[in-house]
Amino acid sequence: MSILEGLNPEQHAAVTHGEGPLLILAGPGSGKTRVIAHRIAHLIDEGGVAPGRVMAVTFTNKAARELRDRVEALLGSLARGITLGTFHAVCARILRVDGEQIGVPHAFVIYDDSDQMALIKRITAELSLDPRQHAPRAILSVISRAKSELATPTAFAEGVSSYFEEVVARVFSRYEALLAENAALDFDDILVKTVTLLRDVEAIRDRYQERYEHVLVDEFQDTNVAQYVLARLLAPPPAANICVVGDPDQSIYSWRSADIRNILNFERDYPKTRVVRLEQNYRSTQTILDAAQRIIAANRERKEQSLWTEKGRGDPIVVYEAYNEEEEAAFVAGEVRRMAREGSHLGDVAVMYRTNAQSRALEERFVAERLPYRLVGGTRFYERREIKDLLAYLRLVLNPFDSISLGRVLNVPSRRIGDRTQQELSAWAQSLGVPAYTALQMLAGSGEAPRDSEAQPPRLLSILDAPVESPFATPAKAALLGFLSLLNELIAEAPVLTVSRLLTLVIERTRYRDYLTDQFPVDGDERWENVQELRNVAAQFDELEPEQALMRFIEDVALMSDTDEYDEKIDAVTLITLHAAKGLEFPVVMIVGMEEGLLPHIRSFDDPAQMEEERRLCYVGLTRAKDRLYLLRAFRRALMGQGSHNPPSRFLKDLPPELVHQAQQNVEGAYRRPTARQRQPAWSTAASVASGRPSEGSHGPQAHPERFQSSEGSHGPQAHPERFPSNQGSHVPEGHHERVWSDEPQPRALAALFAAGEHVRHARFGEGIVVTAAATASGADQEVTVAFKGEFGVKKLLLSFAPLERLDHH
DNA sequence: CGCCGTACGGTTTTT
DNA sequence: CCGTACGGCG
Repeated sequence: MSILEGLNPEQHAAVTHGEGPLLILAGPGSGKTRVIAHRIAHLIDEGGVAPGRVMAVTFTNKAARELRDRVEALLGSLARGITLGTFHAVCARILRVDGEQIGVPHAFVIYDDSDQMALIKRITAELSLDPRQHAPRAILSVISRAKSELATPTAFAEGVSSYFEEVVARVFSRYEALLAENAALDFDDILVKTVTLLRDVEAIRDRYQERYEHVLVDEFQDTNVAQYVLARLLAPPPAANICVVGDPDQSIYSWRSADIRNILNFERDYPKTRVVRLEQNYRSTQTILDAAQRIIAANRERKEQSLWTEKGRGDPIVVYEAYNEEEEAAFVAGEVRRMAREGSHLGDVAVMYRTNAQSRALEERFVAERLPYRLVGGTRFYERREIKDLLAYLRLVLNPFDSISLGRVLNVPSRRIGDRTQQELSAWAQSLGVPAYTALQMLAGSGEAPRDSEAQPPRLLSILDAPVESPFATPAKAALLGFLSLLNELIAEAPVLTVSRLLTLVIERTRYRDYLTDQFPVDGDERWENVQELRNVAAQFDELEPEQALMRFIEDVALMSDTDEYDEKIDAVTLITLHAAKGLEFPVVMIVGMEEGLLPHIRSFDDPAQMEEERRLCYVGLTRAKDRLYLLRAFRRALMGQGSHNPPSRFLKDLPPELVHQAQQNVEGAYRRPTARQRQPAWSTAASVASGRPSEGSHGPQAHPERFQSSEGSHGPQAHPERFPSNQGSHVPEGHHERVWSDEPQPRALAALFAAGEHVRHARFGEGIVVTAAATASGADQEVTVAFKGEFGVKKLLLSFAPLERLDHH
């Protein structure tokens, strides 16, 4: 097959552009992955470029696999020589080879989000910061952004402009020191250290610049500063062969420090850039495209882009207003069933949502109906407790200085090393200025050191031989030494074991299976299955030499989200967040939760830039659909246990009516009332006459005939008494009857609105003054910021939650 | 001092 | 609803 066959003129230009910088502005569904693949193939096949001299960087591992598959289809095994992967994967590989030149430990471990949080929490405790005032999550986010912009703690400290940033600067500096002590890199480090390496070590920079004749970057709108600097180091301006592909309208990762300015700066940094626009859409119907463009057109910060298709109008967009999230899920399931009956595959359908929590209602319905589904994201395999525990043991074998992993498994399974002893250990280690592992060795004294010189555990200092005063009581000391000798045994055995054998050894020595059965009587078996699955994954590395294998296994696990990993062969409906759906396409897309507060998310309300990003996110969702698009919203929705009512999304209002079909309830999706176990509204006693449990098949459209005459506002608590029969037949545990549930915002919230300047009293926080008071999206509640006297300071409170009363003020 | 139960507070998106 | 914080018990 010819590489240039079947390309349209725009695509042809992008594929055949030879030397020099190239910017491809690729609209959704414009065949951009195909263009990149063909461009690579063309360079190699026609331009005589050696595969080893091409680097292609993608955003996800999945995209990397897809690209490799496409290139392989064009070039065969030649494609194997190409350097192809995510920025993080490519950089990690570079650091393993050359990182030691700038002091990166060869056996570094990678800290993920939860490891970072653990580190930050340890530091805030060390500095005795109040987590209420200085939320670890907020601190980490500032640090991460600073790092992605290549700031050092010193540089950051010089630029602080608030007390909070001052605090962050102190944490930042300690954070970096601890990462170094633990021989760990966080996600940002993987990029930052590679930048440092290429920037500071000329010989290495020259080597990589020479090696990579062509650099390609996909999803360029979502790169951060470090990534762009890295790309420039590999392909220096003004004339290098760099090809970046992106779409500013699909930039949805600014919260992860993606910097949309990169795409704007590109033409400035590479003045000879050739710009190619791919505007023909091969994916969606004209109707879907029109709707998407109408939504994105409302953004002010954007360049005009006009998409077109030859695909024809297709079906109208189906808009459906469900009563609540359960009925929303029921409608989804009903439509899926109907389509399946009409010959569609379940795999053709994706259900998309803004937040992971929204998958719950869908899953429950799918399980109840025995509809196969595939949940992308959610609690990821590698985030499961049992998996993290065992990986922590393996990480310790590779790098015992990793004190986060050490802290994780020091008492798992229980060795009777409690909080007190653990705190004592880290304080003691800190006072000695050594990692926890070294402190343990010192505790053991020189007699503990293994005889086998080849398998000697790493040592930092020669102080080990000196006698030490430790703060531990005898039982605590014995327990700690027990752990140390276990760890040293694992370290000693590791060099001659495959990864899967090592894992087995860990499981045996820790009696991990017994631990699971004892501690998790309900789901212990399921957890054990996960452990076995982990062993299967580990076995894939058994061919390699042991140290390499262990390193690669742990690294792959850290850099691979299993969003990338799902099995596409099973015919199942895909449940996925809008973010994770980027780059994918489906014949049928159903977006649920088209509501103010959800999409756009409430956190974007006070920032126009963030609001524009929500709009782009919505645009990304719409443009995933090839043939049919459903937009759903629920009239009521339980969010975090509280009932709430969200108005329809502003994005729905942007849709031209002629593109939309307002759906009525489908028969299959007929709403079944909540089961007795579910929450019971406050007025249920008044409605307890309602019929009992719906028998199978008794459901139907008649269940609530009067709904939705008007979509807004008129529904009081009594509007649907029949759908909330009493919890007849259910068992309400003693003591629970006092609890009043309501699906409505509390009336008292409406009765007691506050205004700025008023004096108030909170049951716990005492007296204070209202700083700001703003209605929430629903209008039925208020978010009040109060400055309290005394140690509590400024707090944001939701009126419907907070026991807040007005004080008379003179 | 460690473990287990209950209360409480926070709540987006992920390489 | 879920994970963390705290308090009582062994």
